[in-house]
Amino acid sequence: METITENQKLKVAKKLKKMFGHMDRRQMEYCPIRDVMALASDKWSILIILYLGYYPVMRFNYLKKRVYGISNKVLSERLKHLETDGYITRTMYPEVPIRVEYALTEFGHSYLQKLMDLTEWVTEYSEVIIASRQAKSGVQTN
Amino acid sequence: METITENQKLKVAKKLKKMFGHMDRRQMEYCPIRDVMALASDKWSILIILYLGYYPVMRFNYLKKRVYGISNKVLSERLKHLETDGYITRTMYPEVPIRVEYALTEFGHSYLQKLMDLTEWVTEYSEVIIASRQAKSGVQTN
DNA sequence: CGGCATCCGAGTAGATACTG
DNA sequence: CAGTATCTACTCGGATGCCG
Repeated sequence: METITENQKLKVAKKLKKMFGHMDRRQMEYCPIRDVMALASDKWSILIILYLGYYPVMRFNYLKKRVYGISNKVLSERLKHLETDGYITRTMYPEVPIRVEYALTEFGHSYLQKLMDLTEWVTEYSEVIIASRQAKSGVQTN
Repeated sequence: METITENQKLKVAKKLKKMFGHMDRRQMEYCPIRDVMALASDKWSILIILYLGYYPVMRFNYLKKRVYGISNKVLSERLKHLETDGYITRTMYPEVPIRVEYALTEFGHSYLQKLMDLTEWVTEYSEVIIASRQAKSGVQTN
């Protein structure tokens, strides 16, 4: 758990400045990261993507079994979103019992890697979070 | 936009395997990344953290002005959550017009860096997403 | 098998008014 | 100034049933 130098902080601030102009106005209203994160970082999408990273192709009911607790509706919604945004492909085989397979696109794999980075970071720091929560030990609405 | 080799994909799958055991059962039900992302990756929290990365300390109404469109209630909620989980500190100065200052913790800065990484990735790929959306050009509920 | 349509309940966001 | 209280509105998730 390395500490962060003032220098690094300044670097980040500089990057932010570059990214969002002078950041004052409501330019931040459209924020690409917000856009993307909001769409692919909900709890179900993350699991779906992680699973597809492990099992290269998965069918609807497979996913449903694995992604424990998800409903048909939500699974179908998420898959559609993820497909729309290019994270996954959907291949339909018009056989008699129809078969549909989902798989990550290159883009999806790329996202998965970022997700893995985050996962590692989270794993490293999760005790910090847990500890912090317990320290405040208030009623955690979440 | 470098492509991803089969090797890299395998590496990711291996990491996943390590992370989640054999991944079959419902062990995935508790997923640290999911836990953290869900709490700190909503649209408001992201903005708050980005702003605090740029302005080292901010007061409530400053934040409210900057984080365009957020309501008192939600801002207060988010700040409380972020504080509970250790992303930010809250310092109160019991002066006559009371003053409260928010700032990132070391942990918060660390998260911000990850967020920046993601931002860069998103920026790099955002055209891909937009293009993909338009290609499907269906009614985008989101 | 792989969904979509429908309905319902719970939680969340937003606006406004008010307080220490 | 920095929130809390309250109320409403709306979205979202879950369950069920149906269809190609």
